[in-house]
Amino acid sequence: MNAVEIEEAVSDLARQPFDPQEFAFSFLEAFGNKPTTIKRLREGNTNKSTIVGGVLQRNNIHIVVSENGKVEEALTLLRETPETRKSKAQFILATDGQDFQAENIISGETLVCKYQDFHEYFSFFLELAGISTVKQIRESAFDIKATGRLNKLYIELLQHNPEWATAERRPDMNHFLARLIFCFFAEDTGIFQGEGLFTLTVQQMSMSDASDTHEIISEMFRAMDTKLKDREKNNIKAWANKFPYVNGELFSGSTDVPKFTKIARSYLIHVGNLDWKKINPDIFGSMIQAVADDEERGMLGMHYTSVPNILKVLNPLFLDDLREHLEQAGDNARKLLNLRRRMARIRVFDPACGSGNFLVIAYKQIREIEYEINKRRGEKNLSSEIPLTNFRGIELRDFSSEIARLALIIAEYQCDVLYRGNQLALAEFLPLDAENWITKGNALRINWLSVCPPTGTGVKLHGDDLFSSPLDQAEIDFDNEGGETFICGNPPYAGSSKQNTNQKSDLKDLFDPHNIRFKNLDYISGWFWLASKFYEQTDGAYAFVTTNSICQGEQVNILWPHILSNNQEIGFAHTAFKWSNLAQNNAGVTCVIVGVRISSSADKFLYFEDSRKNVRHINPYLIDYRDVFIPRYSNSISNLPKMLKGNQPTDGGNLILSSEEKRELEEISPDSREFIRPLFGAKELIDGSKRYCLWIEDDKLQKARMIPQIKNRIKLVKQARLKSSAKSTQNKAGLSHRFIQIQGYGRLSLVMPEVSSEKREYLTGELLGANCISTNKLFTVYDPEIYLFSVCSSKLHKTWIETVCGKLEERISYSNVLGYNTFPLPKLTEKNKKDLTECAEEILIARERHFPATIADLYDPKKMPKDLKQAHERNDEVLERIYIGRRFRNDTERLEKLFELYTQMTNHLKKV
DNA sequence: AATCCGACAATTC
DNA sequence: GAATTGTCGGATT
Repeated sequence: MNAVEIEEAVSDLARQPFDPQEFAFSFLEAFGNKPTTIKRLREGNTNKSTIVGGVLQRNNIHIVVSENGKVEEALTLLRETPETRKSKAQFILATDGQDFQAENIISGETLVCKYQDFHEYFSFFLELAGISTVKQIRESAFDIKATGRLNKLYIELLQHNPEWATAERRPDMNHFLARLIFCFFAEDTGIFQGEGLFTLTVQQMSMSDASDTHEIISEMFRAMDTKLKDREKNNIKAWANKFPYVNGELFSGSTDVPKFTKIARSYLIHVGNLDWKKINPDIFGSMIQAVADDEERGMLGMHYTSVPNILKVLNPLFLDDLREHLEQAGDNARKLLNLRRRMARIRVFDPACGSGNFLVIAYKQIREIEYEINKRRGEKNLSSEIPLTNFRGIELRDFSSEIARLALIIAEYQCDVLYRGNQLALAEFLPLDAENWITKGNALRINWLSVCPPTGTGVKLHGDDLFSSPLDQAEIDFDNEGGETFICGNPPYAGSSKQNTNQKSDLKDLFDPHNIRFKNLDYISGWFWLASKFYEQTDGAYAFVTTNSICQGEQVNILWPHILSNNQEIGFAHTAFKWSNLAQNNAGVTCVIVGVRISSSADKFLYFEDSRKNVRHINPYLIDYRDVFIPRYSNSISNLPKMLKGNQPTDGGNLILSSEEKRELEEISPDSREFIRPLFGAKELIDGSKRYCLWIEDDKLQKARMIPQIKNRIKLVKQARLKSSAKSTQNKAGLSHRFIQIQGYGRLSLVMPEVSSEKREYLTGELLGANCISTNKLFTVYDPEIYLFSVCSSKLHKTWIETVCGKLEERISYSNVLGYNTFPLPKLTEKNKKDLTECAEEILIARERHFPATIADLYDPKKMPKDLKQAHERNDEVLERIYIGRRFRNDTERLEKLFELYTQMTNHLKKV
């Protein structure tokens, strides 16, 4: 269950009459416990409570229903009962149906309320449902509630107004919902005269069968679009006249409203009765996005950026600098004024703004700084000089773009209340500014200068002007104002093979004219490209949260030379962190944050999880070293023997046999032995698991097909290949008795796993004997000299691979062309080779000594055996002496030497 | 003809 | 259920 579902279940429970017998079980059920779990508790099997009528669920909660008026005592009893502690209950809860008290034993927080109100505090208990309540989700209890209610309303309305669900009319539906949210907010904050005016009017004026609800609402909308002086002329009904003139495009256009059902009407009243003052524009938009987005429904804002992550972008991008200036200004009125003027001209532009998180947070942070300035200048009541129109965005999805605008409006109002008081906030709020700087459209198809022109005087684009040509240089007055523009955001990621045709063509149109090999780039690189272009024209800097893959492997050499050649540099970067937000199913991706600016001598910072380092330079691999771009090499620059990829089956699993399947097949048909070989991928290598494959030479095909089981498997391979979306695979359907790609086999081979854990101290290569087949999960050197094993097992090699190759999240991803072929190794003497061979043998012997321990066992960083560790140390020592005559002090030193050597060696190559 | 990558995916603890 | 850690094969060069 997600938070919205839990909220609904808890609210349902609270509405029902109190049942002392059932309460504890119903409560647990509302928090997502399965019926079987409840049943076992009810039967007492898992109920650890020793209190009469108590229910104690291990690791979770101890609940008791007390006698009337004895709640306080009951809670004390719960707290003091030894079982509570023994069963590690996190919560205790007591109620008599009147009063309700609970305590989070771990944090010490307590909850005391009336029974009928406890559903308001459902977020207090969210950990019961396995939802880790970071402080934020507690604070967004309202947003969760509102999202759930609005979702119900939205679905009900769409169901009964199917024409509103069509692609054509969805925007109207979304606009309608945005208007509703505005009204709910306005009626609870005094923007409308009279508490709950909107909801109350619906309730009182429309018939309870809902037949005219849409007309009533429509009339109110019409009023809000009509200036007071024009109302009589336009026959605004008297009861609607109580609504102020709002407009600001929010109420202009069609006042059409979908027809309501009785249920929809009651949903609307229900939502309206929530206390919308509590809306949190930071997060609300992201949650509410799920309401209208079919794809995101159920995911609940899987891809919205959490506030801490937004600040990781905004702080180093420009907020830290503003705060520093504030610090320096002290109480100097002049300096403070200058800072305020500067801030009033700062534009924040998010070209993938979703529901506006980055913009809202940026706005609120700037307002906070402005307030401090005004306080120091003794101008507390001064109205803000930060124009909302300086916060601009582009968003593809219609609903999100509506919400982004609304979120900004709400944020502005809330800031005014916070810093200037209710009265002043109200006095200046309406009518809304008619300008809307959230553009709906495809950011990769819009000229960013037209959304965010350097002068602030440019024209706004509407959705239908998307494919505009670049603005004429003459239209842009560069000397004007000199305000800065900061671009930020979390644009969409899509790996090269995961992009749809539209996304592909977006990139094609951007990159093809510049001969950039866009087909291997992640979709997000379009944003980096356009942002870099943007700053050819204007001052400022940009930073995005991005998948780490654009700072790794081959993408570095495709994308970054073009960005950094623009007299631009990476000003700050945040190294890899796992994506996470409050959604229950977090997207599986590892992110980095990269900030790019016009080259300058200002400080550069590399941020790590909980520290930052002032560095000389940040290169696109996000390390402190000068820019190096490593391309693919088809041969080793150090003249090492050719390393090939293993054999790729693409067989739908039909050429591969488990131990079990192998045994069965051999039992049924002993002749099949001839065609079965051990198969090695990374897993088999590392975990020591066993797999086998059918390996049938072309000239043995006839014989193999005599065995019915094999014949059948070959048929299944063919079927699987024909089903593939790749032409090349379909074409090989005829050769279904063998792997789709055959690189080599049957000799002694050195193999390196393609993907392996980053936790091990060394890469775990291995020597495989004859007859073994390696899959495409292993890279292979056939008939290697043994010293090569020493090289590939060294710390130097691991450091290089981990730096220049791609990654799967944080996993190390080996590559022959990017890593092995580019690995710089000094020319080895015969003596060197002999020494290294001895080291290699020592490692192999050490592994052997611990038979049958697997590689995974042996290289577990906590359990690595001493002798194996020593063998590796020795190996590193011998190899590193060849490089610099001593051991390297650390990985930084290793990398510097490797990069230096790489540069030398490849320069030499070019000369040849 | 050969390889990089995955807003991952399957398995384990 | 979250922690761990590498499959599989498409798309591209």
